Amino acid sequence: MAVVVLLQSIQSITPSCFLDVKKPLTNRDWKIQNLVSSNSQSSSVSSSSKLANTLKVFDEIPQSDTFAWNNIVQTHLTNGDYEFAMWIYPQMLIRGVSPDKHTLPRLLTASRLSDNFFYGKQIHGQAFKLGFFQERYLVTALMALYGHYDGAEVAKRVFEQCSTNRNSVSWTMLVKLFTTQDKPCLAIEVFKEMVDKEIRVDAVALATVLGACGALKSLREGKKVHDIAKKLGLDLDVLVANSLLKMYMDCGSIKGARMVFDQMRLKDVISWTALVNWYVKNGEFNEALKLFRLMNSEGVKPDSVSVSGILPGCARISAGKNGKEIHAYTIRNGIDINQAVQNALVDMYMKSGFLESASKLFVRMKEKDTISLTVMVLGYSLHGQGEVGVELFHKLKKYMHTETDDIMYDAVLRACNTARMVDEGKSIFKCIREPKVEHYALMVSLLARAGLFDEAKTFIEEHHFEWNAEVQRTLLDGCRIYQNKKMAKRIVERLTELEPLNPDNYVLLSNLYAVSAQWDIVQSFREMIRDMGLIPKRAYSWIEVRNKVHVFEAGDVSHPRSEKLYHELEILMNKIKEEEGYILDTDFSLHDVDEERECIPTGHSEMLAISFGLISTQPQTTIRVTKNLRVCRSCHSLAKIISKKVGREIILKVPGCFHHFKDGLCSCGDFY
DNA sequence: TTAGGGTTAG
Repeated sequence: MAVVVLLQSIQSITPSCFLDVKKPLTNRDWKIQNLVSSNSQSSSVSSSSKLANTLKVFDEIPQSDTFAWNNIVQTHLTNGDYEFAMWIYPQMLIRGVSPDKHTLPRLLTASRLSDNFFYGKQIHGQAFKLGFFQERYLVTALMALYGHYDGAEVAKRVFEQCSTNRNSVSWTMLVKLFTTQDKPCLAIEVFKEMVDKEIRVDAVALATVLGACGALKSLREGKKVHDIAKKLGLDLDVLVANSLLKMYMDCGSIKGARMVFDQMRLKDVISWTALVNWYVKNGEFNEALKLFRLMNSEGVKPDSVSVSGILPGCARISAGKNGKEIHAYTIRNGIDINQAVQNALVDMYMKSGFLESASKLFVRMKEKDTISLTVMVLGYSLHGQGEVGVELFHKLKKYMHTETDDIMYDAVLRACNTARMVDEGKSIFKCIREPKVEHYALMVSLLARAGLFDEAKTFIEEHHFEWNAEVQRTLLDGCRIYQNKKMAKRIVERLTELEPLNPDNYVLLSNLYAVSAQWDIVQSFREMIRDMGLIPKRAYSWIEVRNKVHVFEAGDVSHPRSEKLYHELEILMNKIKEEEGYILDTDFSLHDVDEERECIPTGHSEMLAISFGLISTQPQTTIRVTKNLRVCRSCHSLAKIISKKVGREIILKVPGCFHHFKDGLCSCGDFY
């Protein structure tokens, strides 16, 4: 009977579905189809012959050789075949083989890792019946099982019931369970008790409790553990040192982390990766890249984790060269097949402006998960193709076995925003079980960008976001697009109340008065901003030409080729004026950069970077420029005309969006 | 022959 129950509790795996196309394909259908189809290929291999062979092998093992059976279970456990490892046990029982103290802990682990609590409880019963329940390894496996399903307190009861066979491992297990279950204080308490009771503290115990200190963000507790590690002579142990590194970072002390890192005699790939990732996460991309290169030169080879960590940094700086170099590295070292690496590569290409490269990589991916899809939906949205993103989401999510999460919904709502798909956005929003502030903000943005200001206001009032800066700013963006100055003024005034130290709000407010030529008020705002010691953002644009990044400010004459650059721009402008009858747009209402308002549009940083691109690169090649602030209307119009006049595509990356200027048009449809 | 640990992608 026990065998039957055990067999029943092992679930079968259902094969994946295939995409079915019945109607003729449009161009966009074809594009989506290509993106989807590579995910729906499944390899269905007949297993009957394999099973027959396996059973034959089982029949040949002598009944007395439990050791051999344990090894088979262990092999499958190590390979991640948990279901198979569990299936072996009834096969043992059928053949009259007796399990020993080595068998059951492995099965408990398999049940936990395959998410089969019922099976685990059956094994617990078997252990009790066979008299193994006080065995050291079994107790630890039971703690892990019950700790996982019923919580750390239940694991603690299992631990307490076993008074004789506790050791460093079971104590550490308790510390770990409390940490992972958001109870770092209790985890630290357990560790202190462990020290008081003079249980042997080893490197793993130290690493585990340091995780608790980091989770608690308690530098005080972390330093105490650091002292214990020093006393035990374990502070330079690579596991302990890496855990110390992480603890200092989690507690916000990069100084402490650098100190540990610099003292380490042996740094492994984890030490380097941890530090590199800290710089990426804190926006210091150049420092991160510098360290990444240093890691290579010190002979430590980046692995899939290191690469996945540095790629978001490459995506954030304009030089796409670094990302491509790392892509080549992943191919050379065979880590380009790793899922996280592939997702990070697709994301890097999308965010570096290489939409085609990103799509090609995505199509080639054998497995696609929620992150892959999110990256693509967000990417299409960034490049002004929101409708492609929304369609891809609908078609591909059917084949995903995971639920749509918050970040995914965020990406889809952004895509709806770009495509101005109001009804679609509303229906997506209804699917979100517990919307976050950013989802509400995206809904307000969707309504405001469609000019539905009354509906946006009602939505804000219904959900009580009247005093939320993030939500109000999205409403303001809609006002900017529709030149709704009256509402914009009210919002900006509210924003300055909500965020008195944000200089951007005062610049916006000052610009609103500039529109109506109230220069005395404008002047007083400028003085106020200066007196408060606040620094408004300056506008910069940069372009990479022959592996060198060239940076421009508004009215910049510092570049060695400035003279040539301005001269060519003037010739081009005259041509455009003569042939196209173009008149410069000088309306700077709701424009947020002072220095640009004071300068003629052809002197704006993005125009200088574009002009430099035109004189420094081969005809017909794409010009890629990045700007730290959004593009003004006159530069946008000019860039469109230039793209047509010179027959080149110009890709301008601004925060949150890419403008692809081609043949006199822009991918954003002039809606920005 | 077995357990507890440090770095990753939207």
